[in-house]
Amino acid sequence: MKNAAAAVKTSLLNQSDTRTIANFYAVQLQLLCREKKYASSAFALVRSIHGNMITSGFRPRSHILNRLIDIYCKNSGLAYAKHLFDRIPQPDVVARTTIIAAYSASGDPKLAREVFNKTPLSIRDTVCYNAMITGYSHNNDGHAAIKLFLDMRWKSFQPDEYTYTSVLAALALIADHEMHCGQLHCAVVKSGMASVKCVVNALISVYVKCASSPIASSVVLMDSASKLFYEMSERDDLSWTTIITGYVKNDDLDAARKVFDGMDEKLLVAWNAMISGYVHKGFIFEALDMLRKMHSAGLKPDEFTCTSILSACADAGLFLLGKQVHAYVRRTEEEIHVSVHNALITLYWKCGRVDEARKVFDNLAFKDLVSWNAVLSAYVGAGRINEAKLFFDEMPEKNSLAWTVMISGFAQNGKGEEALKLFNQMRLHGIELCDYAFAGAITSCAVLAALETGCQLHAQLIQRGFDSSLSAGNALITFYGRSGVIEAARTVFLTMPCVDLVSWNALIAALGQHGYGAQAIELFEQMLNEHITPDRISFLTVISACSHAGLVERGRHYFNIMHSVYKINPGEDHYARLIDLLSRAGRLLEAKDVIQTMPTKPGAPMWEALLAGCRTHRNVDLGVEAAEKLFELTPQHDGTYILLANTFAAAGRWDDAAKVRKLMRDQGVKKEPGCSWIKVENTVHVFLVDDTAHPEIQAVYNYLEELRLKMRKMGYVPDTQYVLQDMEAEQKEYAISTHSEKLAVVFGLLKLPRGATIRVFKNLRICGDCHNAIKFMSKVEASEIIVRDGNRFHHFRDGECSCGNYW
DNA sequence: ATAGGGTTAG
Repeated sequence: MKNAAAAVKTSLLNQSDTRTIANFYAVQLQLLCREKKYASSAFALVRSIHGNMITSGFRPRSHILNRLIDIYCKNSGLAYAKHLFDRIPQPDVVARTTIIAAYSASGDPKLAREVFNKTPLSIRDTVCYNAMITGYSHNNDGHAAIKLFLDMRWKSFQPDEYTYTSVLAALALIADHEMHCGQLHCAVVKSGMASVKCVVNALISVYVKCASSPIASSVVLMDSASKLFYEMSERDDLSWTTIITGYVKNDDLDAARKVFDGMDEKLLVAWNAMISGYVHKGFIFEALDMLRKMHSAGLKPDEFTCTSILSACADAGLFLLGKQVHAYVRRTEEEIHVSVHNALITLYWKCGRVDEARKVFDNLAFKDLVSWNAVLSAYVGAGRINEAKLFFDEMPEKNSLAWTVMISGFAQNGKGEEALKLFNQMRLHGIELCDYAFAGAITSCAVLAALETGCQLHAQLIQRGFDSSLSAGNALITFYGRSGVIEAARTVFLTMPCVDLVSWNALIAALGQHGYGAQAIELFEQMLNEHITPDRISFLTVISACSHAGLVERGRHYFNIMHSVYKINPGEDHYARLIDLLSRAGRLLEAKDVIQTMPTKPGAPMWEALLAGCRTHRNVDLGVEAAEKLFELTPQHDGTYILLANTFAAAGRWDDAAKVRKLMRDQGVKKEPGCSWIKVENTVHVFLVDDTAHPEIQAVYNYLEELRLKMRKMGYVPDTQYVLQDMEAEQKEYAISTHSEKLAVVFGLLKLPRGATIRVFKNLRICGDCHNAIKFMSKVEASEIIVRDGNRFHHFRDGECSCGNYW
């Protein structure tokens, strides 16, 4: 860019040097055209040249106009290009082809097709067809591209090597196994193009892309690609890079390296491909080693190299190294490419400097969509969800990724309703839904425990063919797991074409959370047998599975091997799980011992786990000790009061329990929302309060308010579990939580009269509750349970389940 | 005027 820009600038100053004005403009534009690299200054230069034309009253002829349109298209001036094009009375095929390519590049093949359709057959040519076919394949519509290719043949236009390369690219979008590739290969041979270099390159590229399909055997396909490569009589730069990147993309860095080492003159692109391969694999030091070797080979890192290295630094948390790369770029480059800036933004926020990331963004003269998305991810990644939403609303243009980041940001921060609302808006705006968007929406359903909505999304996912998506699959496992539909979670896991660590962790968690501790452990062991290395999340889930299943020794074992075998330092959360494991099993002194000997200062979660154990095992003294620590650490936390009061209540010390409640009120501690009330006669009504607008629920609300007032008069602070125990004494009214896990606990605690009916009125809630309902049916000795979800109901009687509609 | 390789946002 630099040279062309300088030349144009000089020629702008020396207008007198040029013979005719038209020639002068033509030269300027040609200079700009030569540099195809996209840069921020190019746009400003076209604007100024175009501006000069207008002010000097120059009326460009078609070839200059076409060139102007072309440059606008390539330098983010689509709107100007469109404006110019629309004012041409009878645009020639060159102008049309330019604008077709531009519309396609901007992601709008429909608009491109309109122009294409309006192009009379008499002026259409092969190039015009090529542009449209490429447009389709760039927009992932392989079928449309092939259809147009057939149409072209039908209308007797002669395809050339450009046509073949484009059509092969389109076919690569659809082909996904050996058979397809073989057929294609035959077709190319039949077409007589099999000796044309660029067509062979495209064919190699098809093999490579096919190899990364989850259902193909990548080794076989890569072998075919490599055979083609070595059989070529003459290889160009592209042939080399295609095969190298092919190996890189198919996770065979050694093979890639072998080909790379065989290159006489190593191209910058090839170096970059190797470096990015190492970066993606997390081999940061190999990547840096390559950078050094490349440097000694006399090649200067370009923006591709730098962005790769910066992104490696961001992932590895190598902030200082990243800064050095930045300093290097600043020293050597006159104009820093926007992608380098974007990688820098990511470096900052991933190293915990969100505000600095924002500052980099604010100072950018030229921002693209990726820059905006990087800042959006920064806010989301830091959990600063409100700022993220404000930023999201400010965005001048949002692509599917921006929507997706925002949706999953809401979901991950517990704002399921906002997430689903946004997902619907995304639909209404006609933004193309990708698998990640579905993953975000399904995660919100997991958060909201909205089983029905989640199932609908699952159906739509299958309809759209996203069911092979890793991220969507993982979201589904988590969703079904949280909803208690373990079989569905398992089915998703088993039918996924490929799974990763997240999938394993999600299924282990699902099993562990719902009382299938032994199965969770079995799965964890199976994962180890398949040589998949567990991460810190895996240990969190497997230890808590042990905890729920009461498998203390097994849990301790996992805690120990985490560091001794897998070199993962246990974090606070792991200690909290270990203490929970011991406390639940009643080994309270051991738990206390762990707290006192752990390497860091024990935080609130450890003491809370101990206190919960004290409540269950009725150890008042130790409970009080733990509670005192908690009052110091988190004085305003309602959970401590509730747990302590329960500890007293469990030990039958009702007066002390009442004192704790009074203390809580005196300290001005507010209880968190999320629980509702039930009334027991012979029937238990469980009203879940998510949908307060529902008339039935509203009526109950009023009743509950009355109840609360009454209780306050009696000196109680109404709350979830300890009120339950108090009320139990009266055998009349119960408090209950809406949370499915707590609901299970409460069902377990209730001592209902034999033969009682439990009616669970639910809205927006889950079958997980049904699942718990069945599980605890024996405990509550109820003969039937009716779970209602809006108009639907599930009816359990004597272990049988039926469901239907209420009206 | 059209194709084809390397980068950055989840």
